[in-house]
Amino acid sequence: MTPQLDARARRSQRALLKAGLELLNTNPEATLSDIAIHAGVGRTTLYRQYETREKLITAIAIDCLETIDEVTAPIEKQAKSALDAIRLLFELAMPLTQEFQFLMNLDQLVEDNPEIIEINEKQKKEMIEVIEYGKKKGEINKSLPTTWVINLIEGLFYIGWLQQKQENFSPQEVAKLAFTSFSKGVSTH
Amino acid sequence: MTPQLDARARRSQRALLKAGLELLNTNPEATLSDIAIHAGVGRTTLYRQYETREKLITAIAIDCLETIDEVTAPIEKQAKSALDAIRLLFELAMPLTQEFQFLMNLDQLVEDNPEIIEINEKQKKEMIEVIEYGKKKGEINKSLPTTWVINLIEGLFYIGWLQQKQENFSPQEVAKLAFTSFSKGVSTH
DNA sequence: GAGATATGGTACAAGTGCGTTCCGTATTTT
DNA sequence: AAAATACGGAACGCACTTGTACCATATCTC
Repeated sequence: MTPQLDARARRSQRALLKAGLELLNTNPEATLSDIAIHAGVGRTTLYRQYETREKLITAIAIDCLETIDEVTAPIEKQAKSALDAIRLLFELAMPLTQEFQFLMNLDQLVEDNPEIIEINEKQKKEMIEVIEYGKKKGEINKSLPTTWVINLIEGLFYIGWLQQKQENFSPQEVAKLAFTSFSKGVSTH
Repeated sequence: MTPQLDARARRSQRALLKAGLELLNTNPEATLSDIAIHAGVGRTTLYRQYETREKLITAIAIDCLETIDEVTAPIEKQAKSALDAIRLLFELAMPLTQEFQFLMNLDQLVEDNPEIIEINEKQKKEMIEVIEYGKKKGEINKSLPTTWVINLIEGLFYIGWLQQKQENFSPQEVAKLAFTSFSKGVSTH
């Protein structure tokens, strides 16, 4: 598929994707120069690998989506129910706060990109299936719109990121809290 | 207190604050020129009212905080319990999605500002009191960290904004969903 | 209505980021 | 070891944004 890349070029790409993810998350106006320095490569090398700022950002976004895909792949086989799948999702993907944050702010960094939209919608469809399966099985409240439940899940990753950043909670602790809040809310029962 | 402002200057300021809120939300890199045009005033007028980009952004943030304060003021008197206060908070403040979004992304627009931090912490302290009162009264699950509950509330405003934007839900519908999810979660009970 | 003041427009200076080109050097590939 | 290729660095042109200065005009205050 992808024509074998020179080892140096591969290293540069990895370093640039990582540096871009980190820097653009903390400062969306980070310069390509900043990113190159942070990646430990020359500015011209950045331009050789990614022709424009936009292409770099798109590449980072796609890399994030792939990472999330890889990490969540085992869910399908392991999950014993719809709720269990969501519990596993929180548990496995909560460490990927950087990736979620980047995707969350993506529309402020670059115009919509068809490739990214496609991958996003594929992931969303999988979520819809899980939620509606859960509704059918009586696990999830049918009076809640499926779109709301999906946004709730996405939002709980944002909340989890806040909690990790502000209070130094571990991804595991946060995943537990997120699943509790998701399934049972905060009331005493 | 504030020395009476010329009627024209007042109009300009209002228009600039509103335009800045709208534009910077959709594009954090919006130009001062863009904002002036969108506000229907000259660029020089913007600079007369707000010396620098940073001061404009700070002024917008403070205006947002004041708006939220005004809208949520009645809660203290009306609320019959801690959970009821949070229900009212969602109901009254959910229409203020623009203001919340702006404050959420504020740290990406400008360095931390002492005045804003002060107001923010005051509002947070009030929230903490409500949550801990709710815990004491047995309304809220004591095993959940108060910081988590507060982040959950903030996050539900973000989720509510997503739902309004993506699915054209009304603030009222969203407020109901947010409170249900907050208090009871999504499980069938 | 007269004076004060805010406004819009233009022009200007300084700074910054983007993207390109060129060249000598270092590292892979074969 | 030789050929291929990716690298870093420096320099350049370009476009754009910020912030300032000036001036004639419109609007407000009293």
